[in-house]
Amino acid sequence: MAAGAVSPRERYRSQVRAEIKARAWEQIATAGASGLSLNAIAKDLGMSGPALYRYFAGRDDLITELVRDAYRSLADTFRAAADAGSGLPGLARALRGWALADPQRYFLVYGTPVPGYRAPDDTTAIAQEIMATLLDVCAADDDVPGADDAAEGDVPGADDTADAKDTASPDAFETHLAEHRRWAGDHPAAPPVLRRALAVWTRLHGVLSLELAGHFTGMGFDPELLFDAEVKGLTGGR
Amino acid sequence: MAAGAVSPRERYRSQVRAEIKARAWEQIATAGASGLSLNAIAKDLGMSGPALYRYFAGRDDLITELVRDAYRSLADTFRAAADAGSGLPGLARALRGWALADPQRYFLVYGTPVPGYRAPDDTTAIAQEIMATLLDVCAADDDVPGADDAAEGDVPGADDTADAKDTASPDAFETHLAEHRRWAGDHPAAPPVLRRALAVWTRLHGVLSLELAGHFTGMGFDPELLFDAEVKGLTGGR
DNA sequence: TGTACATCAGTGAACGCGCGTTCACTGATGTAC
DNA sequence: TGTACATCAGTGAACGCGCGTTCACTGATGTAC
Repeated sequence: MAAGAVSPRERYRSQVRAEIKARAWEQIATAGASGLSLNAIAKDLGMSGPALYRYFAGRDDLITELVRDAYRSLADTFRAAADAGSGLPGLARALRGWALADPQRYFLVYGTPVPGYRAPDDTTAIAQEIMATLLDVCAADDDVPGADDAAEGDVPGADDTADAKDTASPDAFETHLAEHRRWAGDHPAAPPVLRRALAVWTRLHGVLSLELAGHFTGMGFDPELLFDAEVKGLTGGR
Repeated sequence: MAAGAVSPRERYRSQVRAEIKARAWEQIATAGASGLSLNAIAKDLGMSGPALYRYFAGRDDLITELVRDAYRSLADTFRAAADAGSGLPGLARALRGWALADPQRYFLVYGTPVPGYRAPDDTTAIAQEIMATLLDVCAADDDVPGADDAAEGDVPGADDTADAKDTASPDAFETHLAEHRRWAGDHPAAPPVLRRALAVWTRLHGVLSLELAGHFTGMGFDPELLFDAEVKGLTGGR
């Protein structure tokens, strides 16, 4: 057997693992994460409950894996959108598409935290990867031709609307960010870019989470248009 | 007995009801809404489980009541902040204070929706009340002295940053809003104000929900400063 | 003021349920000689 | 190629738990005459 090749048993093993996860996602989509039941998954798969313990150490272990997969999936989606070269609007569209594809997956990452539960440690690494991609796109968006009339890297409307004279002077928060950039890792982004990346992140999650939670239903307007308008505000109309 | 006066029995009844709810909130704060248990509440209160059925029709009924109270509490907080006359920044501070005081209460309203559950009908009325207060403040913020150099009621950085010439022309979303303002009830706010109120709502929830869910912990910066910066962006630096 | 009755808060036992998890065991699939 | 052994997926029974909810009943508190 060649090195690195998987034995039939291992192949089968990972297939079953994948099937268990697939059913778990179905259950989460139907009843939320709190309604996830090992026995119900086993029943779905036509096997007995204890059989699942061959594949996962327990319920918590399975959920942890799902959380990890959700983070991974978002990080990959972000990376792909960034590489596609459609800039910040493209990244925003990708995020919304990812969220709408499976709202409960979104909520597993960004939704109500369960007071006791702690996300697995390696998710913080993936979270940093996500922020790094976002910083890449925000930095690149700065150097785009046609952006010369807005303050470079500035958050539109952050500080410079009232006294529009000194658009180049950083606001208080940017100064704070310059000294508290642990989350940015070793990314060389300047403070205004850091600040903008944070704004993109929080604002998009603002519209998205309210939309996904159904707070716009019955309000009358089209959620997509609100999202697009918010993205437009972030890119300064470009 | 004077008309409208409450009998001792009724008085006692509402006291116990209040105590049950108080324990329920404690439980939610500790274990989340999904961990709320009638029997555990009864135990906390030193009475047997079935006794609670004298006060609430069942678990769902109790949760519904809590959701209602949470909405009511936020609406009152908003109203008080608006009446205090500290404008949009004051309203934003009030929202953050309310959320931080009991994160799980915030999540009961704005957090991950339970796929099956539908909020009681009268909460939509309270939700509209909240939006009305927000619209009031946004409209008043428009007429404040010193706001003459920014486009009135405009969302800073929404549309007019790139081509700053025609700041008075409404963007596409504002036109859409002008025709889809069901959520605003009979509030006389102009489209730019509507648009700004939505931006305030979504952006504040963006920063807040991420902060409350713990997504800023370990990133290094101070969440409050990010929140303040976002508020500043919303008011155009005023 | 005293008696007869109605109201209603709270109890304890019980029901049925589904959950996560353990354990000893069977039987098929793979490996070593 | 054939035999002996090890690995390991999956089963069925069982444990203990806590849940929401029902039911018949007790005992205290209120009301009516």
